[in-house]
Amino acid sequence: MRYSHQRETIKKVVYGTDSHPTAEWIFRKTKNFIPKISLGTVYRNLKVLAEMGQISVINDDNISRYDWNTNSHNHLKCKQCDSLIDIQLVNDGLISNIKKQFKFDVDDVEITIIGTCSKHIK
Amino acid sequence: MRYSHQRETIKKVVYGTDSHPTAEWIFRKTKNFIPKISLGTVYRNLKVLAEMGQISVINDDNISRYDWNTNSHNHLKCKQCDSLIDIQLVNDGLISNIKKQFKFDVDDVEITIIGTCSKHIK
DNA sequence: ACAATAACTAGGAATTATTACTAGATAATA
DNA sequence: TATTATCTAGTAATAATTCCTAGTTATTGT
Repeated sequence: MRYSHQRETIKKVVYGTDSHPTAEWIFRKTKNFIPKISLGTVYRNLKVLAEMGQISVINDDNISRYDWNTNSHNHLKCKQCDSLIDIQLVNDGLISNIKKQFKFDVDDVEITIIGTCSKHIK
Repeated sequence: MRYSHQRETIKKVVYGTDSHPTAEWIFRKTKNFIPKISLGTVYRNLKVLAEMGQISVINDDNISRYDWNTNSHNHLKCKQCDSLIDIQLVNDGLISNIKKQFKFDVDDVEITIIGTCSKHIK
């Protein structure tokens, strides 16, 4: 893996937001630093960054969003504004229970709470 | 909403499997009954069936899969064979906790356990 | 039973998100 | 500084899904 200015810039952009941005958003932001960067480069580097475990990928309504937070965590998803908010739920025992109950080797537990965030509760 | 043979057949196909099929799979199956059905018709009707609450949509790795089970439930997802298995986890108190802790109105809790199913544990 | 009509379909074009390809550019190395 | 393997920009290709339209069909009132 060779150093690349493009990749480092993309990484900084992802690390600079909590908004769980899309590839398109990251592309536009990165253009501010590297005007001639191409969308393909953004996609390719997001993929390698994810493979290296430096960012994580969230699957939201059939489009990929990216997150600097690679620790296992959960999300609140607001239906009104489409925002994703990081939360940390404790699921003590869940993993070992599932292993026993279903003979299923757990790698990760994805929990997304769908609803309405405080900004949009009337 | 008018009766349509196509929609009823699509619905029966979805209700006839536990495999959480894709639109493409449903299209191929439905063709056995209505050879001239078009993929657009399948997509359109899956969407209206979901809007009517008669099926649910699962977002899996950026493609939509469909489920006759509209009750809130959870999934085990096997990395090896891509299968989704229905499970029912109890999350007592989780919803009310989240409401208090984050001022967030919860509609649904999506939990997917990623890992390896019994068939593929060596 | 029949006509009127609003909703539905097939087929294909369009759109969106993403990946693949390739000639030229660039970081690493000796 | 020459070599070379990896990377990029630009563009073409692909995949999933939605949109569009002329023709078809279920429904309703007569």
